[in-house]
Amino acid sequence: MSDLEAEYRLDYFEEEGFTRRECPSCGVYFWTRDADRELCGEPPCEDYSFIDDPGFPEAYSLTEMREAFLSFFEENGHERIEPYPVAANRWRDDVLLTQASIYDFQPLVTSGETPPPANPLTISQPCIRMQDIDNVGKTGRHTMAFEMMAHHAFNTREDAEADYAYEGEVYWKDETVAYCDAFFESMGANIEEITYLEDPWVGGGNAGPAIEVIYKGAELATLVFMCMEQDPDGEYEMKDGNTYSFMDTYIVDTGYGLERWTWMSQGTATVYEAIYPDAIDFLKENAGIEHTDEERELIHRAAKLSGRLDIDDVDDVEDARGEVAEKLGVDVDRLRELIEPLETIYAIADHSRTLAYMFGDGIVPSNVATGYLARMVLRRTKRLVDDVGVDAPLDELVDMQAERLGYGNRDTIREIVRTEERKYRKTLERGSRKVEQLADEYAATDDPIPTEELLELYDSHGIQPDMVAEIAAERGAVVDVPDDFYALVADRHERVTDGTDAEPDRDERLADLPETEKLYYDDQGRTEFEAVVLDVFERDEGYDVVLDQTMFYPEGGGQPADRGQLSAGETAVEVVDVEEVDGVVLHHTDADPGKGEFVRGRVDGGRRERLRVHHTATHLIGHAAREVLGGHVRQAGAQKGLNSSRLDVRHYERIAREDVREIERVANELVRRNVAVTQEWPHRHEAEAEHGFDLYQGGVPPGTNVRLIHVGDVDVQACAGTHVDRTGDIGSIKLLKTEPVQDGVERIVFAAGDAAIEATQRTEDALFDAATELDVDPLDVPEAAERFFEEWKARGKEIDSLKEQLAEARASGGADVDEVALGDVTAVIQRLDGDADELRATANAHVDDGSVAVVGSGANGSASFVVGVPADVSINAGAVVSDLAGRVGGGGGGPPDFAQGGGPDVERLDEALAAAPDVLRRMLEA
RNA sequence: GGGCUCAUAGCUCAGCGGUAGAGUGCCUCCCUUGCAAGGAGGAUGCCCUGGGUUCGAAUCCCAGUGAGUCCA
Repeated sequence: MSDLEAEYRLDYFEEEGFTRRECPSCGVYFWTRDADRELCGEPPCEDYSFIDDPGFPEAYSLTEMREAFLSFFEENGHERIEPYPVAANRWRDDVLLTQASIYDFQPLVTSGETPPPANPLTISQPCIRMQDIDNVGKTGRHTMAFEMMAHHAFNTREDAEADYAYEGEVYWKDETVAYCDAFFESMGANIEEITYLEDPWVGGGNAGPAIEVIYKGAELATLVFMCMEQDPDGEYEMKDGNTYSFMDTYIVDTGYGLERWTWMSQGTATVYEAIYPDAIDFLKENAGIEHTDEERELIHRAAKLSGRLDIDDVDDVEDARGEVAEKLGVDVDRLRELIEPLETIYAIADHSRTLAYMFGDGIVPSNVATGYLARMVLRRTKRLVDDVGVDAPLDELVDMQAERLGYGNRDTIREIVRTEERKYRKTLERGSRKVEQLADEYAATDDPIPTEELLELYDSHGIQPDMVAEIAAERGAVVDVPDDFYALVADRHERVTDGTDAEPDRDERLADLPETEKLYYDDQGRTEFEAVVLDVFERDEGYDVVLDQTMFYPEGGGQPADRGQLSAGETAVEVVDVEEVDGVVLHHTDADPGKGEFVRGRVDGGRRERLRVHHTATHLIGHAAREVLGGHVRQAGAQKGLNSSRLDVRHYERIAREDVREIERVANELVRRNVAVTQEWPHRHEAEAEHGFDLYQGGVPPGTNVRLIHVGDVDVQACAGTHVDRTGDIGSIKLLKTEPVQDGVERIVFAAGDAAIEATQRTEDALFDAATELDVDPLDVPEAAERFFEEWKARGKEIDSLKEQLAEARASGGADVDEVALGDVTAVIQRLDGDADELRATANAHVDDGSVAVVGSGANGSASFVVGVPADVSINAGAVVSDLAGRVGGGGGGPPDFAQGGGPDVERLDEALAAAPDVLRRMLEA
């Protein structure tokens, strides 16, 4: 196996007089201008040396630093690119959040399928890394939200065989390192102090040599040279244990942490004080945190020390605090008391910024994907705010950050935060009640609350174990939270196994066929065309026919495939399905039209028309929903049909009835305006620059050009479906219902065109039928229904009370009553064929008179008994019923004073009743 | 996308095969007239919907609907 040492021997290092050394402390190889340097410079080998002694002559704010970086690279031939959303799952499905600038260009650009927006380019990309969430605020340097400043260059090997969307080399390693040096110099840094550490990079199936750039103890940049891909036969084994080989594209991927650079320029004790001083001042004041000069001095010295410690997980933080206290010569508890509130405030500032990024980018809280992450961050922030006693509402804290970041949808962001906060409060209230109950239960028994209960509370009700412990303590119950609590939670989910669906094999047969020419985009209303059969493949059922050109629309974008016929001369074959594979359209037919034949195709026009109408209507409803509900509304899925279609949209609460009406109104308004629906195929970068990422409601398509569908000047989307020419062709749109698909996603079901009329007729038919049944005017149905329902309930009550009266009347001497003396008491044996309520009421009436009651009924096709026993009589009613019911082939039971039972043999009911006196006597004697 | 939990009086919940309950709120009366007052009486339920098991289902099983929650 080769290693990558040679990859780091740059001409630039040679020319600039660098030397390569091995750090005696950690063993890493690094390059430096300072021939006397021993150590690599990175903690823990060396400490931070910029705290209270900034690394650059001038102090920069975040904004100033971002501008300094971007304009430096702009001046050096890079094009400045606007940042991408933080929700990376909007253009890729392998990750949820943008964690680095290179994420913007994966996978389509890095693979060479799609050209980069500029080459070379520079960008400052907002990123969110949830991995560090527990450290935020505590270490002085971790943030969950950050901006990665970067410059990228996309290169293709000269000898590459395949075609790529970019060609040749822009620049590679030497220039990248030279730029880095030059940028440091432009900031006024002493470049003698910089060290370049060899640190190969691996990630996401790619790998390459990489360099960490260390200045005054801080890692300020990482220069990654992505040039290898995972390959079982590769000759390089990387640190993940896999082997890699070089690929045709090679990409400069750099990352300069905006926050780190800003911090370096200011030399404050923690990064937080450098990047959002205003938010921290506000929070401190709001939480009422004040310090004496002596305390301030102590905190500053502690922060300096803890910033230098190597702490990468929370367990270490407590150890580190002890260490710091010792060095400062203060009591660790005093230190904790001083520092913890500050740590909380730092975390709140960072989390608020994270939330502003998330909601600003249109993420809606939910129980899945990015929405779930947003919910977790919000809840955590809420807890921190409550812990430290900040009484500013959460939506205001997030809004402060949103304002600073310049988002235009601040009102929606606030509304989302408020809604989500309200939901969380309800969860907490629900949880508290549950825990209080549980705590009381276990406080009485002196047993600790079992771990199983804790797991249940957390897993099913979202209640953190520390909250359980807190409430339990107030109520005098004991809780032991196991150290491996969260591992136990994970175990509960362990059983879940899913078979990973295998990638379907690529169809080799299609490799030599040309892409099918798609006529359906030329005239979306045409249904007839002529074509040549290029090839026919047999399949399990029927055939796949490939034509040189087609009018048939294949399944895609939630639009079902066209149907129709292909005819050659006298013979015609039915097209039952159509799909597209690698640009080749396969017509699934019931018979073989013959390879090489000249065919006439006819698309089922009625079907096509309905699909076109529904597809354009989908765009209108998406637009109307955005207008009515807010700009965050985004498509989460769609399916067109012939009779109705559905559009799933992201929204943070149930869609109110009045909003449904308003969406319907706005959509139909557009229909009435009869605006033109047009298509165009611009270069994707032009399209993105003009319309932004909201173009891709249904996913990001590959390729250099994208097809855009414009509805007048109100809506534009990248879309491959077939549409009507003018909105008026839709006729009308009827929203049928909305339903929640999952938290944060609402499904809007609607019908358009003829289907809208039909749907309305169906609803009307139902109403008219109901009206006929109630014998009222259709418009009076709700009122009549309510009246009937009320009346029905009143009658139920009246019947109950009449049954009581009837029972009393019967008990006081009706027919079919046998009285039997049982020693001191009388037993009443009675048959009355009524329902269970009547039997019970009658039995009760007898018992009230002081008699034992045995009441039987043969109504409703089965025999049933009720036995009642006055309190002072020692007969077990349950046992009596059990005996009697056995005689009719059934069973029964109940408490000793009142029991019920029965069986299927009605004809033996009288026989059983006749035996009742004997049974009672036996019971009395027993 | 998967797992789990829940659905009973206006509200909060108990009941978990055998006559639907408590607290609170509501109505009436009494006692007091001060600050979630005390006493007596009363009304209020398609026990989420549909199917199944059973002599009998609020209760057990299945499906649906709605709410909540954890994980990727």
